[in-house]
Amino acid sequence: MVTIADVAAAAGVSISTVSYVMSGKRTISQDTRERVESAIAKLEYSPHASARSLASRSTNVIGLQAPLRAGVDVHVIMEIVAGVVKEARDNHYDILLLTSDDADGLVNAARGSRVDALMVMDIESEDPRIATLRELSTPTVLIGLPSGAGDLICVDFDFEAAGRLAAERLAALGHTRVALFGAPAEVLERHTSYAVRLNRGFLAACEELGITGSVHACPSSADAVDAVDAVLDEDAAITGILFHNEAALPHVAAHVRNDATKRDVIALSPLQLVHGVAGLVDTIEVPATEIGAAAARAILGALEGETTERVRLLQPRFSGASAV
Amino acid sequence: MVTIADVAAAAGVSISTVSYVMSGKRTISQDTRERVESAIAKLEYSPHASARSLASRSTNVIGLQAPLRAGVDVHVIMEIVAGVVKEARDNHYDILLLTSDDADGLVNAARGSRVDALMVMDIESEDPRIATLRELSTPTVLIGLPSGAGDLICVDFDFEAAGRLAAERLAALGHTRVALFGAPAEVLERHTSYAVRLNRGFLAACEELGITGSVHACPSSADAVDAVDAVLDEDAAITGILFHNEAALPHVAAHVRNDATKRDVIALSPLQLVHGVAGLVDTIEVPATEIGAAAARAILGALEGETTERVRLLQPRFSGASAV
DNA sequence: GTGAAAGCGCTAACAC
DNA sequence: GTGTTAGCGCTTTCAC
Repeated sequence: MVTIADVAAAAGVSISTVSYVMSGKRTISQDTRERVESAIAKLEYSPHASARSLASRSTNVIGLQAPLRAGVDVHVIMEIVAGVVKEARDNHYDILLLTSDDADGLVNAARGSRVDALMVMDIESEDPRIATLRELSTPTVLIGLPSGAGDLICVDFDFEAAGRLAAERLAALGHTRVALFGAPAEVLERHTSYAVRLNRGFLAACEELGITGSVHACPSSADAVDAVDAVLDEDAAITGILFHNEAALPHVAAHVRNDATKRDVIALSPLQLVHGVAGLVDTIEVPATEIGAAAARAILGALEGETTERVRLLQPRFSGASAV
Repeated sequence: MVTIADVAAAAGVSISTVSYVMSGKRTISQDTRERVESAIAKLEYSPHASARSLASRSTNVIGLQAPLRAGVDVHVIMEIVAGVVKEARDNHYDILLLTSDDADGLVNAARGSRVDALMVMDIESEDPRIATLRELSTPTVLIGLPSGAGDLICVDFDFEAAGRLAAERLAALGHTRVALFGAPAEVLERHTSYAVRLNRGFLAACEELGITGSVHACPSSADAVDAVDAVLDEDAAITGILFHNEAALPHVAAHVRNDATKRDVIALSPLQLVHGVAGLVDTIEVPATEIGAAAARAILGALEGETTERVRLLQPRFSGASAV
């Protein structure tokens, strides 16, 4: 293993000089800098991460608690994580995947100085982790928007606005009886933040618009077809649909295409997943990668001591992607 | 921040005693142990991870390079990662998500002592990372089976055997013209390990069985329907199908169900994803979680100095899940 | 513009 | 069964 002492010896300088060349916290003569840098390159030196964080009291690692729970759409999760990872990498931060779903995992990572900051996904409206996080002093960003977040930073897509937007569009298309098919039952039962907000926005807008709206859980499998049919059979007056379940969409879309009745379906989904899906009036994009990137930027900003907005919600818009 | 010295003072012992209580590497009197443990609990002490790894020369972190590349099925990836994470957590290891797709990311993590071991996914048959990994001296496990792995540990599902198994089943069902619809074109073009092996097993078995087999790329979107139709239109004699594209399956299955022609379709997929999908003769399970867990066990074993088998391939079998 | 040296919080000899 | 202490490889004062 090559250490800073090896580099210093090879360059004929002291170890502190090597350190300062790397950090740029001191002015170094052109000559010295070049000798040190070529020694680093020649020896393939890479500083020992633990030694560095012990001395500098910072790890350049962000702890990420990503959901491996039932019901959440893995594709969306992965896109968000990809956004986080890319933004973190570009700023020389690594991501530590926390291997526990509860508050303990977060506390341990923070207490053991494993991470500089925490990022928590799959937030519920009344999330039990929040109380713990608030008294942790470790900078934290939630991807979601729970109640009682205190001054924890929150970043997410504005699902409430998306619900309103969809309702308005359906109303404008002339529908007076509309339905939202959304997350599977287990996600709703947990009061997952995004589902709660989507429902709220959709129903509130329906009421304001004077149309009848309803929300329904939707399984994330082929069973979705039967679930949707059951609802539509019972209330055939439903002609406008907002569909927010990425995994179920392919099943249902293929079904709808073969359906005689003429209904308007709006999808709420990352664009990539609706590609080629037939029978949609339009799509509201869930900008998953951008959510992750925004969350990462927020936490990096906080680590730099920036005081930014505490809540950042990405605004919805129609993509115009009305397939086939 | 509470340190080991605080605990030692509170318990009235030396810091080494505290350390030994935690590691169990020394016999401690019942009395002392209790005093130390209650001091730890009372102070909510958690050892500084970097200090520990600097002194112990091990991080208890496994670096994971997971693919964020085009074409790979995120659902399968996530399940594998979940398997890795669970197994790692149960053995007190954390997972560092490497934020770069290339060999450099691996080298940096290893050189900087950020990780004790590396796990690499999305392996290509002739993977450019392998040469680098082989001379790295950091224990490494590949999820895949490339050529020239040297003594790098390889863990994966036996896709070649799965291809054979499916061909045999289709032949037994009386089909003489069979097709494999598999990964999207970009995955095949990279010569991704699993796709190459699946194709090889399928075609080899067909030849041995004296039936005609062909393999076809399949887009992972709704476009899959058209792609499949194009092939079947051109060669209507194809009556047996092996389908290995989780994202496309819902689209195609719904389509097949409405298809007049009677074809037998075998799916190769995690069981969860075929739930409720109609029209399948049978399913060969891709045990994604188990792949991840096996990979984790392999790397943990290697870190303990165990000498296990260098290649471990999980064997395929039919699940009997012939839906609807 | 550069060096020397005191820690950072822990582990693991080495003592008794 | 327990304590003392020399590092682990860095960052960052302090000194010149």
